[in-house]
Amino acid sequence: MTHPFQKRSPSSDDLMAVYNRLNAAHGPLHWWPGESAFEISIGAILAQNTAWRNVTATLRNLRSAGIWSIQAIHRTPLERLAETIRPSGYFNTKARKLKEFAAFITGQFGGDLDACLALPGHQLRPRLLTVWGIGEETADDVVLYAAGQPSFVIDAYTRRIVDRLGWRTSGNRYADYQALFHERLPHDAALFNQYHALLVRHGARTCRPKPLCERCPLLDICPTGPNPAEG
DNA sequence: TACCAGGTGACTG
DNA sequence: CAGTCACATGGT
Repeated sequence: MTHPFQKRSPSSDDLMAVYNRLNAAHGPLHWWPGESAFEISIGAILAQNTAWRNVTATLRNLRSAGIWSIQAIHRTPLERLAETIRPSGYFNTKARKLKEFAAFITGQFGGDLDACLALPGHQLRPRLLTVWGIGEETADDVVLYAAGQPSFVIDAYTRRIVDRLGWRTSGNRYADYQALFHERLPHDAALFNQYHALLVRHGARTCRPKPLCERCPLLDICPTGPNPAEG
């Protein structure tokens, strides 16, 4: 049991300094990996707590099975859908989630995904949250990466990096972490897109569960340091 | 071999 | 409201 460092509320400049460091290290990342709004939306569901590698295999399966539209998901039997998405893990649960999403778009937007995504973000997000299987992160993935509207995505990487940087949040909920970014950054979709992409890259390659601090571009401004007190 | 990966909903005290 | 659990495949 070592001393935990004192957390503090970061400034806008602190957030931009981290962004600029990571951006200099990695350059533009062109997120989300996926071409269409459809691919991005179902990819967001399939990626829940799952390695992205497994999602790409699943997207290939769906495409080659001809299950590549809201309508196709809507009419495909649950069991067949589940079998097709097996590589993404939680395949029974996720098959239901895909069906719920397709039923939502079909029932409330006549099957027109683009019509749904055309809603302003402050209306789109709560509508998405009514769908069984779409939680806050998945909703924000769709709002930011499929609809192109600024809603900052909070995932496990983001939480870990924020915690290690010693950035204090008002609580431990999704909204508390999101507020940290929303209150300090201009609400710009391109900025939110690239910032989150950088956090994912940094969290996956460097700020791992066992951090590789010797290669970290944030080392001199990170209180956790090369010998993390609490992991 | 455990652990981890771009979470969510159900349930409990 | 905060904590715990099930859900599941594939890579290291």
